[in-house]
This record gives sequence, C-alpha cells and structure tokens, in this order.
Amino acid sequence: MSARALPYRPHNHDDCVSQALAEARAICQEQHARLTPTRERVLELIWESHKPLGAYDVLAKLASEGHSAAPPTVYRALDFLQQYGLVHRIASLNAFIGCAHAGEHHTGMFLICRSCGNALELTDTTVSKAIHEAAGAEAFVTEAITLEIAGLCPSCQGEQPNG
Amino acid sequence: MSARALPYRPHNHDDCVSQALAEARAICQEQHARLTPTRERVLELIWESHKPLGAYDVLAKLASEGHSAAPPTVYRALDFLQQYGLVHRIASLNAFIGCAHAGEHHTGMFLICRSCGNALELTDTTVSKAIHEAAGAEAFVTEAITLEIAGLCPSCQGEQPNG
DNA sequence: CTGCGGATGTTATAATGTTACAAATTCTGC
DNA sequence: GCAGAATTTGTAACATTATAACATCCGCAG
Ligand SMILES: [Zn+2]
Ligand SMILES: [Zn+2]
Ligand SMILES: [Zn+2]
Ligand SMILES: [Zn+2]
Repeated sequence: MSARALPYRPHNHDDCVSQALAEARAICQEQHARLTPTRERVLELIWESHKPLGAYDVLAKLASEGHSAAPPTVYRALDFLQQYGLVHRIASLNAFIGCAHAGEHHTGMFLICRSCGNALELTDTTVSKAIHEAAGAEAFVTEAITLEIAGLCPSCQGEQPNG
Repeated sequence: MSARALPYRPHNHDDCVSQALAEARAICQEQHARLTPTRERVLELIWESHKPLGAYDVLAKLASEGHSAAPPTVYRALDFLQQYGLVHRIASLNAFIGCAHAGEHHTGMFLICRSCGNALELTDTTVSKAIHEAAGAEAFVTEAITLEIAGLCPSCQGEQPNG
C-alpha cells in the first residue's frame, strides 16, 4: 500500500477513489458484510473529493443521478460505512469523509482547512498516547476520540490569512 | 483560585456556579463586554450541572421561568459566552458546557461519560503540544482544536459496562 | 430631544437527523 | 427450487438543531 497523496496537493485523485473502493470491497468481504450498490455508491460519492461532505449533499448527488432516495437511505449507508471503518463523521462540520486508513484500527485526527475545505486524516501515536494517558490519569475509560483541528493548510497560507 | 471539583464526585456545586459567575463578571468587565441579564442567566443555566446542555434545553428552562424566549435569544447568548471563553460547545453532542478554565487561554479536552453524561474539562500540555507538533509536521496552521473523549467516568465503571 | 449602535423580540425557515412501518431482496435450511 | 427468516430498501412523517430577516427597545453621545 503506497503512501497517501496529500489532499491539498494536486494528485491523481482517481487513484484515491479506486484504492478506497478496493479496500472497502476487501474489508467487507473479509467481514461478511454486504457492500450493496447503494452503500458502494455512497462511499464513492464521499470520496469524490477530500472535502467532508454533508449527508444532504450525498442525498442531492444520489437524487441528481436518478436514484430515488430519502434521508434514511443516506444515513443508513453512512452508518454502515462508519461501522466498518470506511468513513468518519466530522462532528464539527456535520459531515462525512472517507477513511484514509481503513482496516488499520486507528484513531483518526483530522486537519481541516477552513479555506479550501480539504481534510487530511492523520494517525499519530504520540498524540493518541498522550490522550489515553491524560484520560487514564483521571481514571476515565476511553471509548471514542473526536479530534478535529481547524486551521489553514499549507496551500492556503499566505493567500487569505483571514476569512 | 482553588482546584476544581470533579464533576462526577459529590461536591458543593453551588460553589462551582458562583465561582463561574464571579469569573464571568470579572472577565466581561475587564473586556468591556456587557454581561446582560439574559446572558448571565443563560450562563447560570448552563452551569446548573456538569452535563453539557442543549440550546433547546436552555430555551425550555428560560421559558419555564416565564422568560419569553425564542431560539435566537439562546443562540445569541451562547455565541457571546463562547466568544468570551465562558462556555464551550461540545460538537459531538450539539451541546454546551461551562468553561472550567475561563480566562486562562487554554485548549479544552473533554472527558464525557456516556453513562452519567457528566463532562470534565482538562488541559494537558503534553496533549496539546503533541497535537500542535503533529499539525506542524504537516505545515498546517492550527486555529482551533476539538478534542472530545467519550467513555466511562470512574463512578460509572463496573455498574453498566454496556449501554 | 435626537440619532446611533448594541441588544433583544418575533416570525419564519433552513439544515440536520430519526422513527415507524411497508415492501423488496437476499440468505438459509430443506 | 421453495418456504420462512433475516437483512436491506422505500416512503412518509416527524424531531432536533440552527439561522435569516426585520422590527423594536434601550442606553448613551451630541
Ligand atoms: Zn485524492
Ligand atoms: Zn480513518
Ligand atoms: Zn460542580
Ligand atoms: Zn474551557
């Protein structure tokens, strides 16, 4: 598995998509989960870019391609994809993004550019270890971590320092 | 300024409230910001417990005490309070909680118990340093950090390990 | 008094997410 | 293949969270 492209750098994004879909198929097969056409299409739409996409944006794209769809269709697909670690929900944006480390049992940390909207998923053991230790020091049992960093990506610095 | 009580331990919570209000008044005076009755009352309601409170919960409490109020009233007060660092928004819960470190220029990290609902705000320099370094390694300019840990607080462990 | 700016009131609406139940599809044991 | 069970999908209504737009009030400077 090659290194991931940085979202805010020009890159052949079709590779991102096909790699994500291939991994998804493999993971679902291994886990005996059914990556149905709707679920796969939703995953593909989420991967259309590296910008987190709202559920209703996905819904609109589905509708625009003739797929009769209502909110539960999308939310169910997204729930499924989250369950198998194929997408993440970005709580601070009410939006969803494809997981860049599917199947790797990781704690995602997202760098979200407020200018271009792209999000980069990182895993950093120093960070997650520090978090677990801080929580452990309070005798708290960690189950889920939401870590989202808003700011400016390298490409957007200098251009518009302010909104 | 004494150490804060742990939210999930029995404590004299009136002290939490009065300390928070006193700090808020001091901060607003210093910053030439107007802590109007509505804003102060909203802050007080947020501080009614250590559980994050939804905007519409605040609204209901205001209404129940005769204060004619609509959503914008609450959201405006919450915006103001956030702006002056007196409350935090918990993105993963769509809820708000009083800041335990008002005026201290900090990055809050929240331990949120899924059983009792209480949230503890920590500041941990090891964690924030690790986060800033990880973001810096990607040449990302950090502006805001959302860090919310869901799990079980000490008081709730053992009782109901599952939902 | 008068005008100005911040704060609030009021109504309506947008955006996000869920419940409930019916219909269709897929799987399983035979 | 076929009956029944389980999963998935369709559909309509609804719940929750948040904002837009505009009128009004209030404290204060001139
Ligand atoms: Zn890409
Ligand atoms: Zn991931
Ligand atoms: Zn308390
Ligand atoms: Zn705080």
